[in-house]
Amino acid sequence: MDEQTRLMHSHTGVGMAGHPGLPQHMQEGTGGTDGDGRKQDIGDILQQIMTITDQSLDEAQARKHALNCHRMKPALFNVLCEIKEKTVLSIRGAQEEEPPDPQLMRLDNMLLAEGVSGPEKGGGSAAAAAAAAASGGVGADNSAEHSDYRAKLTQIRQIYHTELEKYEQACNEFTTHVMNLLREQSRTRPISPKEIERMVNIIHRKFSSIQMQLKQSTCEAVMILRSRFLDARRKRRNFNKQATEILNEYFYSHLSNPYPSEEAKEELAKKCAITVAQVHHSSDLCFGSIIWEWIVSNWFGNKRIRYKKNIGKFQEEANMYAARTAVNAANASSHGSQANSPSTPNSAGSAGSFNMSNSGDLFMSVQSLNGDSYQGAQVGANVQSQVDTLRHVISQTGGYSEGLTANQMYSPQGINANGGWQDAPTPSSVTSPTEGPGSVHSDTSN
DNA sequence: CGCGATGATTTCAC
DNA sequence: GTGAAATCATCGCG
Repeated sequence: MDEQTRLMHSHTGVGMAGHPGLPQHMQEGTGGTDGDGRKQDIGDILQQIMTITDQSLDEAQARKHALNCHRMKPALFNVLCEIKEKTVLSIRGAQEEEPPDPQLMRLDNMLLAEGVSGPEKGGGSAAAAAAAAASGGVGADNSAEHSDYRAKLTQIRQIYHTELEKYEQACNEFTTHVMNLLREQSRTRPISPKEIERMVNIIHRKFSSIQMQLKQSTCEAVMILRSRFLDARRKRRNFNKQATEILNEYFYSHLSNPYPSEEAKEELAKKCAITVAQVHHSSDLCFGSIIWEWIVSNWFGNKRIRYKKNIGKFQEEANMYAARTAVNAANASSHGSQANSPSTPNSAGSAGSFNMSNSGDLFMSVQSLNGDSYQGAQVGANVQSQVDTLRHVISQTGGYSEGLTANQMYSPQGINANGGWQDAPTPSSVTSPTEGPGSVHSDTSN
């Protein structure tokens, strides 16, 4: 029988009698000055702890209780907590800084943009707006086409939210469970509130990483869905007639400067019923706002280049729109003003034409902001457009015999002599003998 | 299926 | 960054 066993046996009863489980010198609060005594006490405690499993449950409970109730316990607890804090936790604390994960932010943004994690339902506000716009404006076909997509998106959204909620709930449950556990344990081992808090953080981090996975797969799902339904970047869809007409109308009424301003583009996008839905269907990058002008820009880019390439081909179209706009203009401004002075087809010149048309753009956007009827905006379009169209009409009526001649008659006015939008970078190619481009070099005197 | 029309993208110059 | 020009890819019609 070694000494420890002997000690244990001898002390067990005594300890229980006084303040059970704790050495006598601590009970006295005097502090053991003799090393032997302290060593004995420690050994005693260790023995008690080690034998605790051998004891009956009641016995163990009683001992536990006794330990908890000991008056030195809080102090001891604090000291131990402190020590623990300084050793173990400080190591862990170093890596506690939580930088806002850019990846997570990206995912969040995307989910938000896709309307998955957005405020309210219906497959996302963007899609909803698209649907609304589509039904109101151009494409009933679009809304029909997208309903499937939207349904699927809603499905994804629902799953996402359900899962998210589930995770949230599980996280909370687990957290409270762990917290309770730790609190309970803190009665018997040194666990500071700070540590509990830390543990909670760790749990949350774990769960948020799970959430991130959820978000990631949701994003993937949306991407796949999108690529299947909407993406098809090159899968173009012709604009409907109305949209084309509106764009054409603007184009031909701003022939001298067919570069719509941002505002004008936006207005065109809206008014001309190039709906959000169309925007979505035709672009894969961002559901955001920029695209509105984007499509219009595309259209104008194509239009400019193709018009310029072959003016003859667009002659008829130009006439039509010019006439139409002219009629509108005439109706609108019966008094005419200087718009009715088409006697100076060339007089506008480069600078003049630019300025005028710019003001025209501005005017139009203002118009459409105030009065909202599309007709009104068109009619009130601007002075320059009237000038343009009237000039056009006049030049047409003046001498329209055949495509080429018409071009030559036509070119100088709308397109202007110099500084216009056409005769820019490649004069040589532009002045090629045949057709449209040839007209550009504007030597009307010939 | 061929072909022109046309929307979108890429390339290039400024 | 913006627009022109070239090019791609699809649509729609005969």
